[in-house]
Amino acid sequence: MGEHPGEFEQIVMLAVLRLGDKAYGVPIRREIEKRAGRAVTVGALYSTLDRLEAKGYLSSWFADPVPERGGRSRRYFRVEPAGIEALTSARQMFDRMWKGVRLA
Amino acid sequence: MGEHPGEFEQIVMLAVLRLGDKAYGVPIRREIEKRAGRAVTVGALYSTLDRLEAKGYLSSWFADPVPERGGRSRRYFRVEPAGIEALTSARQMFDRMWKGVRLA
DNA sequence: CCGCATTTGATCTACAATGCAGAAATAATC
DNA sequence: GATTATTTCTGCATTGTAGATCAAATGCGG
Repeated sequence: MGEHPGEFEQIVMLAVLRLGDKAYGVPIRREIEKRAGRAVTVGALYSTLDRLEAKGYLSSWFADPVPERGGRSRRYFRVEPAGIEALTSARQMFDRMWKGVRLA
Repeated sequence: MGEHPGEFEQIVMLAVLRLGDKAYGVPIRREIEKRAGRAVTVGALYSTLDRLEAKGYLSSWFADPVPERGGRSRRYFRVEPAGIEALTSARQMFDRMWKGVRLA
């Protein structure tokens, strides 16, 4: 069982958090590319989302399709309490590791 | 080629940085267990150190053995500029991702 | 209107990189 | 030779990444 969330997993959860009720695949991906400044392939994103859900860090559900071109039904995501907890403890851990470190 | 350093890799580099000229296997491990609050097996640590060195983020050299019981020669580590750069850019990226995120 | 190109979105498959564990090896002192 | 400190080795688990494929909706030419 994975204890610590990996770096990319954290990034994904943060993007979901920020997007709130607009968090589904496409915007999540855009958000990460914009904020984190790194390219994200669809495959990388969804497999990570699936793994996070399997761990209970995220939950997801399908919404009714929207009446737009290509308006297939979207899978929305929400960060669960366990995910919040994992995020904040990872952050605190990094703060402790950085504290007092002077760069060369 | 690994582009982004993983989470544990960052932790290890931070421990090496903090320890300065006292950074070899045993204290690095102790430092991580103490600050990060998580158990670290020897294997996990050295394989990570090796990978970081292979990427040019760390360098290492062997010092003369110390005159102590079991005083085998120690392998010391130093964080290279590329490592510093990787650390700071990872941190900035996380800051951007966290910025403005409200929990629950 | 029928059928197909187009669009948005999600899933699948395969592989690479990183994380983790514990046993074994090495070299020194007692 | 037993003990101690330290590093190396081997194997497997988890996480990261890529790109092709599948799915379902609308738009449009005929």
